Amino acid sequence: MDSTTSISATGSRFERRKQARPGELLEAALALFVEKGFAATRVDEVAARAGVSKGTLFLYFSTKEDLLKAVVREVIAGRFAEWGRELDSFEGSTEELLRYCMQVWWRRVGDTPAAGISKLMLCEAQNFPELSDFYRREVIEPGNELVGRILRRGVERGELRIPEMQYAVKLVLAPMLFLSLWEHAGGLRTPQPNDFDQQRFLSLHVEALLHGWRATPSVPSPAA
Amino acid sequence: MDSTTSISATGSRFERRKQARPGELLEAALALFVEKGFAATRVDEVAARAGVSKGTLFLYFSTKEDLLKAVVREVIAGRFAEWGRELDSFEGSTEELLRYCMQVWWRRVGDTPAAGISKLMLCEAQNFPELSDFYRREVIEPGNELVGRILRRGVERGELRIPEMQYAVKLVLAPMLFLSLWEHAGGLRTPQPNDFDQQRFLSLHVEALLHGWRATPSVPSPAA
Amino acid sequence: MDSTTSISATGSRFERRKQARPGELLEAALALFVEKGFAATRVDEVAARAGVSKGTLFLYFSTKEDLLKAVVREVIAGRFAEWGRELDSFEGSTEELLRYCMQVWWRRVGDTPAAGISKLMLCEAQNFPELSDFYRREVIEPGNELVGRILRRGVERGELRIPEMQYAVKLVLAPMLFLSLWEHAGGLRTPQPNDFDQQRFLSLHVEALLHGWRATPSVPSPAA
Amino acid sequence: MDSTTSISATGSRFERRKQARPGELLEAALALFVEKGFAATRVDEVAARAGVSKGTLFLYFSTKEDLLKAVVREVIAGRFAEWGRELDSFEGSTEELLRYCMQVWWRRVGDTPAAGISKLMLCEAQNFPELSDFYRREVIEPGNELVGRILRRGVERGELRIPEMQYAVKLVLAPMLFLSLWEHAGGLRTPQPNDFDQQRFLSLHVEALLHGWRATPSVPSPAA
DNA sequence: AATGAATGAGATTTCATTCAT
DNA sequence: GATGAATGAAATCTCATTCAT
Repeated sequence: MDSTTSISATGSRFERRKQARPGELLEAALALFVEKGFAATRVDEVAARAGVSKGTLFLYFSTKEDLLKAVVREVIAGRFAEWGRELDSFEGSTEELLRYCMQVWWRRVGDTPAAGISKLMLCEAQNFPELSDFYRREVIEPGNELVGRILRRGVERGELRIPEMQYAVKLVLAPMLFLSLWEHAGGLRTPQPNDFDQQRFLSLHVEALLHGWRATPSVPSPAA
Repeated sequence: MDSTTSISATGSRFERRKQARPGELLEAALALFVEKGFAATRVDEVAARAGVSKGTLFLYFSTKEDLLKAVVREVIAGRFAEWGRELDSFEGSTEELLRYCMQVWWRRVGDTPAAGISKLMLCEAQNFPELSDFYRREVIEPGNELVGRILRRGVERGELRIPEMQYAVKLVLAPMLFLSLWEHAGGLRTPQPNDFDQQRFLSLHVEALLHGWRATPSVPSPAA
Repeated sequence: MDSTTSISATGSRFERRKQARPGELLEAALALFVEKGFAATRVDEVAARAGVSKGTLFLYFSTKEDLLKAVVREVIAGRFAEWGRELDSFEGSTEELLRYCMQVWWRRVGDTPAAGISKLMLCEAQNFPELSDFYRREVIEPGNELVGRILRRGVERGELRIPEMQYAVKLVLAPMLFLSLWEHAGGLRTPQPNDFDQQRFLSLHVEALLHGWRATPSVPSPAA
Repeated sequence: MDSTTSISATGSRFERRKQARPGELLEAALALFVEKGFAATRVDEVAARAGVSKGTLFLYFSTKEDLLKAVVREVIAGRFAEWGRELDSFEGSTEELLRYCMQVWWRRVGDTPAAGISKLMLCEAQNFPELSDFYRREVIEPGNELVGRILRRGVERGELRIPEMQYAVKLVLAPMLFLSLWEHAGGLRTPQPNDFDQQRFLSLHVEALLHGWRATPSVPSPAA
């Protein structure tokens, strides 16, 4: 019932590298869970991919579900703290901040196996309520909050005019979720050649939103 | 040991029309697959929810996977033919058409258990390539095509100016997918009270996009 | 538990033809049991081949096992009585009688689907002790007895000299069983062209045995 | 609930040599398949008889059918190579060789659980064509070939005169098959006390055949 | 700490048998 | 009598988990 995944009990996430086992297992599990889904991934496979025996896996994670939790926690860990700091220290206009955030997100998350976690959580949420709660608390709500802060910054600085903040936040996030899922949708993706540039997609979306949110649309966009 | 729902007040358990069985099973399967995912749903549960025994299910669907296929096909069947006709006979402006389509989609699909199919397919795509192909052919590509036709209509009638159609189509669809998934995300959804109106969300999104696509930004938009 | 197969309760086996159902079912069952074995034959198949529904089959035979019993009984019924009479009225030498019996057996049994019953019984004997007892009493023991009578006839008439009767009987029967089984051995039979003549095989065998049994072998074989 | 055979007196259930498992399972499967037939034997039974759990069986044999194949192969493995060599190095007359082979066969096969395989194959041939092919190639055809070689040896050395070799081979084999089957015919065997000596049966049969095949019946055999 | 053989609960699927019509 | 939809016990096979070494 209770997990054994408190790897970070004594030290930082760098200390853990000393005994690389858990890390390799988490990596393997992440890849396989994302690739095949939780139910369709056998623990033997995870162990094999990590180069250890099945028994060893259970030395570190008492349960397959426990392994999933650890994977999710690992991928998530401390991401938002970091981003929060970056946001606070950003100097430019809010428009620029928003664009910047999107591009950074794409490089650090969207274009990363970590994005598969979003899909994984979406698929497994019903089956693991406890884990869902964790993910909501640690990812979804902070994510919403982060975007909310950015938008409020724009409003407070007189740059943006956003009447219904609740919708605005989701309008910003929707295309990000879209990309996260689409990149891991396997056989569903129509074989787009390579003329689809995700960053461009995000840019176009942001620009469309900003179009309607600019406080003084007359004196156009930023700079001059 | 214990028998099924005792509807035997007036008659036997044969009273229910036999032809209805497959439908009832599909309905039960749809609900459970959407609620718990394919792997986590046991066929006994589906049968029980449909008020029949496990064996009966296999009378109509030779395999659990077969049942999934049938569910997907059932929900999809002929949806796009209908919509194509509506689109062709629409008289108003393309802006109006786009708004209309979104609202109609929400009422006929998004706000319906059928929307859960999108999520289901997203989750199970890897495991059932054949089914994925079907869904892509029958839903995703026609969906893209439909939106593409609407946008091209606007361009051809001189109402819209859309330079990069490939992105435009996905910009339109992203929030719809977002809603479909979000409504079935279970424990991931932060318990929004009732102040979130999905139709409003879709409207805001469409307006933002149209803002940038209107052919005669003469008066408004940025610069001059 | 108890069987319902006493078709011959009131009348002869000809009366039964009036309602042909049971007969058609028995015929179908014989063919399928012989072709695929008891366990691998589904009752649906039997019913289908007989042109009736599964339910109907159970109207006549309370159990699949019961059906098997009826098939065996049907094929066996009264065969030995008939043969016993033929034997008693045979006029020629015992050598001729033996040859005659073999040829007749081949035409009436060996070359008939009924021969498949031997194989069937051999295969299913362990699983149905009661049926085995029946078959032993009704077929094997009478068969041994019949051959025994023939051989004893030869001894008594001074035609044959057979020291160990118990072995002699089985020596006569072995090639008959061999043929019965071989003809129904499916994929085991090496695809002999058509240069194997079962009657010749039986003849050669009988002659070999007679060779050693003739009381006055000097005055060679028959005719002259 | 209840655990397996409590051999835990001295040690654990791991004490048994792990390599022995497949062998023990094959032994158990052979016994049960021969005793009850393939279809009527449940894999749990096999496992139980081998002193392991159901799951363990599937660790070594991926399928029940696979287990059957392995049993057949195991029993067959390399038997004919050995015999071929013996035959080549035999020094005596062909008569003696034939008698010798029969007796050896009885001791090494006929009077062994391995003889049950013949019956098993006969019964299951229809259901497992691939396995039938194997058995035909590995047992039936080599067996025929072996007997053929013996008989041809006699002919070539001027000891025997055999006009129709195809029948001759089968005449030799028929009583062997007869015994193989009869010994495993369960309830079909009339409870012969112990006055039936299989070796004697085989001898009598061989002598009868040789009677007719001897090249120089001039002096010996019947009459004088 | 690491292994991997062993386990057994649980899931899907089959099919003889029942029974309302 | 005949039907065929419905049943549910039973069988195979999977795989997370355990544990002696």
